[in-house]
Amino acid sequence: MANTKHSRSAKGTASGSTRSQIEAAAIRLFAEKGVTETSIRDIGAAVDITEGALYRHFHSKDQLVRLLFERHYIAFAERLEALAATEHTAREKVAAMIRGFCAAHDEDPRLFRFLLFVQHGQLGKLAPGAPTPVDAVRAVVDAGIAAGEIPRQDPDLATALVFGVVLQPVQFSAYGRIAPEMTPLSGHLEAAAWAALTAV
Amino acid sequence: MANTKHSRSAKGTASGSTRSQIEAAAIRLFAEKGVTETSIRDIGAAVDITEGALYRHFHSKDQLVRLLFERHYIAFAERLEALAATEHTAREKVAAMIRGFCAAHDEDPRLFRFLLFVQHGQLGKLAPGAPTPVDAVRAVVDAGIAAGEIPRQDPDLATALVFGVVLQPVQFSAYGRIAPEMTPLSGHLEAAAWAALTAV
Amino acid sequence: MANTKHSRSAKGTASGSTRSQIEAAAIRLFAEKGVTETSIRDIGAAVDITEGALYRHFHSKDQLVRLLFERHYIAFAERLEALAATEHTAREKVAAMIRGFCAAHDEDPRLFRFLLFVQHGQLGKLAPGAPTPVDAVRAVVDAGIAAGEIPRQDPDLATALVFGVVLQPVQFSAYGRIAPEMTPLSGHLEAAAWAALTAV
Amino acid sequence: MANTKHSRSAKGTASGSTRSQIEAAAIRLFAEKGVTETSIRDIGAAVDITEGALYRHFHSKDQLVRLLFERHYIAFAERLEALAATEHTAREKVAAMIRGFCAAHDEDPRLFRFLLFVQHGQLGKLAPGAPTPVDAVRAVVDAGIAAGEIPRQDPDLATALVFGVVLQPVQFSAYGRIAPEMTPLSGHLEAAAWAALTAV
DNA sequence: GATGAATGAGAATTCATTCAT
DNA sequence: GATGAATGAATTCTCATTCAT
Repeated sequence: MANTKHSRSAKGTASGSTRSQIEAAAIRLFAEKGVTETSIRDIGAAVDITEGALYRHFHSKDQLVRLLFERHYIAFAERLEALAATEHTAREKVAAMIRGFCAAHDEDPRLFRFLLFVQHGQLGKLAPGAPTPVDAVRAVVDAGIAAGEIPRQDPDLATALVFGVVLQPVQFSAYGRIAPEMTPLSGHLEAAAWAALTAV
Repeated sequence: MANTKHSRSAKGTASGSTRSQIEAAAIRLFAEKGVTETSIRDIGAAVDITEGALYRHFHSKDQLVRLLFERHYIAFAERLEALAATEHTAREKVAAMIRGFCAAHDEDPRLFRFLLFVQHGQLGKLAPGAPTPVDAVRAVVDAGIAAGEIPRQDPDLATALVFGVVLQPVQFSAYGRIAPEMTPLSGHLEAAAWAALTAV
Repeated sequence: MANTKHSRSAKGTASGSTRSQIEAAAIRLFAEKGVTETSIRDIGAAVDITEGALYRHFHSKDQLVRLLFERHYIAFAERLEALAATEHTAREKVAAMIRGFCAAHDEDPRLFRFLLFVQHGQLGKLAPGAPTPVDAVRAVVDAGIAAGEIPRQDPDLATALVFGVVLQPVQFSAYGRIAPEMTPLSGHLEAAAWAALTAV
Repeated sequence: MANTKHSRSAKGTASGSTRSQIEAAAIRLFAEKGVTETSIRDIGAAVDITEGALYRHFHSKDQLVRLLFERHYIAFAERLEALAATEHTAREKVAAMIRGFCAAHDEDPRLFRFLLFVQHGQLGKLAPGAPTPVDAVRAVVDAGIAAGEIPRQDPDLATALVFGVVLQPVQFSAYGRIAPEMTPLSGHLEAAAWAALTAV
């Protein structure tokens, strides 16, 4: 009953099921090295199981990537939608979403970067109707323009501006050019995003 | 009349030296699929030569990547510096640089994406003193803050805002969410960037 | 009855673990063709596994070579030392070692040739303090000179003479110029070696 | 008409025809690294010509190896025969040949090692009647036994003893274990070889 | 659930050789 | 005679995946 051959507690923090350990390790490695650069073996090693054992939990590497991406991407989209629903003006909705971006980043920077930067070619594979963070922001922009709170402009471009204002600082923080936490910047980013949106 | 062994005209556009064809194909493929996802064989096939022949022109895949990145990255940085030098106020300098970003993108969108999105891994390998686009923008921001034209703020974060405003629309255009050309948007982006910079 | 995918009995003698079969095949091929001339694929084919499977057992070709060389080279050196320790006079020690050379050769001529002829390139990679056959013989020569049993001379040259007397016949046997077994010659070689050592 | 692009004087000592430079470089590289480990390109680089140009002088790498080996191997055999012919007793003949080995080594150690150590698999390809150094020594041994100067024994083994006494010190010198020159040792080696031959 | 050996398809790279210029 | 680009096969090594135990 004691530890067999490979103690599990060496690397993994022994927390959670093997499956969730695998998912956490995969996200971390995907974010750090990229999907292609991470091998099934790398993931197994991080959780102290062999490659073969991984296939007990996932059909393929591709399925693992898709699964992780979809689940968290959609969850993040819904989180943004919920945050926007809390507020009433476009300005407040945008601000709430930006705070949501910052919070999500600070809670799990690796997951955040996996979802928003890592080239996984999974975007095109999302179910057609699934909500995305881009949709969430765009819906707020659309409504804001319709309500006259935001000047008339290409809503997709406006959405890009909001994303740019929030995502580029994340990149800079990943490269160590600015501090690692986004939340302290959220006030500044809210103002910058709103200014960009209304600068036409 | 048919293709003979050495005819190069099948796929390659028969334009330029083999070497420059290789470089163009490599940039295109790197931008489209990523560096790791592009094999030497892929590049060779795009130029209609065998893998081995590539090594007549480049010592290794790594050298090819580094070469392409460094050459164009530094050239782009210098181009931005030169554009900024044309103007006198911070606002005009920022505007000129944004126009430069848009023009560079429209001239060769694949190269632009290779430099700005795909190859972050190469950033650390640049010669220490080499100028970068980030430096170019930051220098303008620094001067603008010193001159009181831009409100006092973290210059790195300010630089990130400018990059975000211009880079995220490029991402959206690559995904087909907005029109492929950046230049028509440059006026809008100039205004948005300046608004973001002065929103504190 | 026919070969199934995983049957190992076709070429390999089905004896021992895959790992030891690989080692045996590698030594045989290295001795017959040389290390560079033996490909990983050759070794795999001799054991009826694919190239990739070899890497489950060895990290690299280089590691395989080094491993085989070190293990057996040091073991042979220790064997010679032990044989010398059995005897009391220099003459008897030399004779015992030469018998050891002959016995080792006859037990596994391929291993013997791999160690003594093929892998000189590995000599420099041995751990600094590791015992070698050369050291073993030289120690006996040193002691013999010190004890006055062997005439004063360059001990390294004297060591070379012993090696030459025993190794060159091995070469000749490999080329079919003399009989394949060394043991029947050991008496003759003992006398010749001692004569060479004392001929100054 | 002056030096074009690649000056020839950089590495090659500009001595002799291109062809003889190639041969010298090939022998050197073969002796230093081995035949398989030396590429056509290596040889070309050593003489400052391109790979293609080499094929103007030799049909193939194999032919180059064969050519170099045969020519010098036979020449060395004839040299040994001539030396033996100078003397009248077996003892003097053996001594003269050993002096010949030492002289040949010291004149061109690389050539010597290429002929006598490097794995080139060329021995079997020699024309059947061609004289070899082994034949030269064996002939002297045969005659010596017939004349009663050397005790009755296997002449091939006796030949091996002579080779061993002279070749092993060359190996040791190549590894830096003894001084690089053989000629100073020839007296010692003569005595050792004769002692080994007559030790039965 | 997990192990560990194995497969088979690439990947990057090297190399002998050829050939148009 | 020489260049330099090209071929095509071979080499070492990696990797996603499978499967008997």
